[in-house]
Amino acid sequence: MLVDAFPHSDGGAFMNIEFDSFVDRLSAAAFLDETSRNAIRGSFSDVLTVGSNAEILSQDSGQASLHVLLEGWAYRYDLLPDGKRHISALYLPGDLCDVDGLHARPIDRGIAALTVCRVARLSRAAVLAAMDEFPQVTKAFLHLAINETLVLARWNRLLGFQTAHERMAHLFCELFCRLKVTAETVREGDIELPLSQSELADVLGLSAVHVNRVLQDLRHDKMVRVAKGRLHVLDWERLAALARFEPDYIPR
Amino acid sequence: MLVDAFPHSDGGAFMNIEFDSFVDRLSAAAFLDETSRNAIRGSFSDVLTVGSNAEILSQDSGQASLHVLLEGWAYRYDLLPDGKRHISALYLPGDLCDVDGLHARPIDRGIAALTVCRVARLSRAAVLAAMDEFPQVTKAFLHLAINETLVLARWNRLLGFQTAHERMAHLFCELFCRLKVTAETVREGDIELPLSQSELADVLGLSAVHVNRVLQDLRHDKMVRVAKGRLHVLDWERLAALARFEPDYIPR
DNA sequence: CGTCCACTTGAAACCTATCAACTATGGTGG
DNA sequence: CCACCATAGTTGATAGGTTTCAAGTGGACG
Repeated sequence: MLVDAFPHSDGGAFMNIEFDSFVDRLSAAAFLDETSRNAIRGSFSDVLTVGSNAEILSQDSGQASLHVLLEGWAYRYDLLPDGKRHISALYLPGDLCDVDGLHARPIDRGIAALTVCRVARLSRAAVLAAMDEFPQVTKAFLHLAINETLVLARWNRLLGFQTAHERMAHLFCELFCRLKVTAETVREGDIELPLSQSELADVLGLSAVHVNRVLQDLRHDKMVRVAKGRLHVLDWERLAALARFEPDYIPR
Repeated sequence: MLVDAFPHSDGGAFMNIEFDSFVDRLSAAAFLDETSRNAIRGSFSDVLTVGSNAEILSQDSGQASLHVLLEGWAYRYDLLPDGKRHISALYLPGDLCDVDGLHARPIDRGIAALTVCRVARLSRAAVLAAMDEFPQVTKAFLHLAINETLVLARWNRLLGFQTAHERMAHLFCELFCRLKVTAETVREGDIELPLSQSELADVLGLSAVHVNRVLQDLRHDKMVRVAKGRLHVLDWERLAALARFEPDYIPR
C-alpha cells in the first residue's frame, strides 16, 4: 500500500481533475459555489494506491478519513459469523466509499480493492469543518446519503424478493448505468467487470456454482457475455426487462 | 383521513411533547440548540390521523411534506410488477418516514398505516429553509439518513444471506430494541406487534405459509410467543444468538 | 512441467414456495 | 341468539429453485 504524499496547496493538475469528479458529483447533489468546492478540496489529505485484493479500510480501523475512489473498483464487505463474506456495495471511480464515516459511531465494515485502486483520503475533521462553515456542503453529503438509501432499498427488494436471474441482470444494468456517468470507455455495451464468479456470488447472495449456471443461462439466451473480466451486453432491452430495471434510483 | 388543523403558533402541549420526541431524536443525531430546535418545530404544519391500513402517502403523490410518525405503526412499501408487495421499512412512533423526501427527485414508494396512526406533517420547504439557516439541522438530517443506510445494509445481509429463522428472529430483536427507546410500555419482553403473518412475509421476503411454520418453530423452541398482535420474547439470549443480532447498527 | 485458481458439470439434499384444503376467530345482520 | 361471512391462521403434499458436495476441466504463470 503506497501513500503518495500530496500537499494540497499545489497538487498536480492530473490528481485534481480526478478529485474534481467527486466534487462535481457532490455539487450535482446540492449545488456548491466555488468557495465551498474549495473547502472540500481543502479536506483532501493524500492518495492511497493499493493493489488488487488489498484492504483499503479494515474492519476495525478508526475513521479519521473518508475515502473517495479515484481509479479502479472496490467493494464494501462484512464477514458473517459462519465465515462467509457479504459484499454489500461495489464502488466505481468517483464514489465516496464511506458516507457513514461521518457518523460518530464506528461501524463494523471493511473496504477492499477489486483492482489496483487509487483512493483519495479526506480528513474527516476537515470535512466536518467544511460542513460547519458551508451549509451547502452538508446538504450535498446529505443527498449522497439519501442516494445511498435508495440504492440499498433497491437491493433489499432484489435480495429478498427476486430470483437469481433477476438479481444478476439487475446488477449488470446497474453497473452499466453507473459506469456511463463516470467512465469514458463505455463502447457498445462492453464494460470492465473485474469480479470473479465467487465475488458475484457474494454480491448477489448466491453460491458460486449457481452464479455460474445463471451466467450460462444469460449467455445462452444471448443477453450478455461475461468473460475475462469484461461484461458485454448483447441485448439491453431484454436484460432490463428481465431485471425489471428502473434506473430512477440511480443518482444523476 | 382526518387532518387536525394545528396552528403551530400556539399548539397544545400534548402535541408538542409528541413532536419533541422527534426533535430530540434529531438532536441526538447532531446536537441542536434551542434556536435550531425551534426552526424544526416551525416546519411543523399539521397532524394527520389515519385509520389502520390507510395510505399515509401514496406512491405517486408529490412531496411537499415530510412525515413523522407520532403514534401507531406504519410501513413503507413498494409494489412489485407481479403484484407482490415488498414492505421495505417499518416505522414506529418518533420515526421520520421519508428522509428521501428531502431529495429533489420524486421516489416511487408508498407509506401506509398498520394501526391507527397520528402523523405530523412537516413542510418540506420549511425544513429546507431551516437547514439553510442552521447547519446543525442539516447535519442532524444527514445523520438520520446515515442511520437509515446502516439499517438498510443490515437488511440486505439478512435478506440475501440469512435463513428464514434468522430473519424472523432478527426482526423481533430489532423491533424490540427500537421500541425500547420510544415506547413506554415495554414490560417484561412483551410488546405490541400489529403485523399479520402475511405482512411479516412481505417484510421478510417469505411466503405467508412459511412465516407460519417458522413462527411455530420459534414458539416450539420457547423463544417467542406471537399472538393477537403481541410479541412475547421468552428467551432473549437464544433469540439474539439465533439472529446473530448486534444492535450497534440501531441509532441511540 | 507442475501448480494453482477460476470456472464447469453432475447428483443429491435442503429450504422455501405454491396449491389446496381446513380450522379458528370475530363481526354483522336477521 | 344464531347463522353467516370474511379474514387470519394452520396443515399436508408437491414442486421448484438453490445449495452443497464432489469431481473434473482449463488456462495462467512460475
